[in-house]
Amino acid sequence: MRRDIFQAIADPTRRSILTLIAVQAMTPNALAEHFDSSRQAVSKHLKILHECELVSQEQRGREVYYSLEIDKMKEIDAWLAPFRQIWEKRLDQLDALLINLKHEQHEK
Amino acid sequence: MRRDIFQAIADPTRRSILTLIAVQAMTPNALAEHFDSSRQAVSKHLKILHECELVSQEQRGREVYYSLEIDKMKEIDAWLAPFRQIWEKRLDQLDALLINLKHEQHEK
DNA sequence: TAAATTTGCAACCAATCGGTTTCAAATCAA
DNA sequence: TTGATTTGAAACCGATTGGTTGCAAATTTA
Repeated sequence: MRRDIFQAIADPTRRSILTLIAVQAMTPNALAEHFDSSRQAVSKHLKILHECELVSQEQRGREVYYSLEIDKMKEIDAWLAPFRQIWEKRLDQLDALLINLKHEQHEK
Repeated sequence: MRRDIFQAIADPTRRSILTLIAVQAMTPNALAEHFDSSRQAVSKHLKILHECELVSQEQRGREVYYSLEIDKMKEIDAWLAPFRQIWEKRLDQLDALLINLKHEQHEK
């Protein structure tokens, strides 16, 4: 199965799971309470998130605690970086424009 | 059709399209040359990207130039922001740890 | 030990996805 | 005007998705 992080975060339930476990590790049962779908559905989402290493498991008795692998999230940030440069550049250009405008007003 | 940016960037071809038109506006034909799939397939990807406002169109004669809507990309960044805080915080904690270690060594 | 709880897996299903081919409309060039 | 080019839409297709139910294994509790 071809899994990548972008496909993983495409689903809104999976994005919510990531947000929830960012605060603290949770079990599938505890997570399922936050959604309308069944525990098994949540379990399948967790499997996908685990396959692309966005979450890690810790077995504790018969319970399994899932926590966020924050380093993997950085890969999304890395893809976004060049685009961020574009809007930051445009912001810089706007700044330059405003400074120019100020100068012009000063010269009046 | 339920379109959102996260579903839009889930497909690798669509991510490539965004990267290509970030440099300069391009027509569907020009874009299609960069991929193995047909022009019509690329056109369908462009339709999806347009539906969720990640790209804009500019008709010029019989050609249509597609360009990136950089502001929409910020929405991905906005979703990522709280997670970024987590890894920056952890980096801060590591910094603090290293500073502590330095102090200890100094006291020796 | 027996019953209850927690979890993951398999089988199934309707809907969606990404691709194709075909076709029609609009614009440009000869 | 006629033919070529560019584009988008429609119909179709196999694969994938996200959901369900049922079941089995492992662990905890009574």
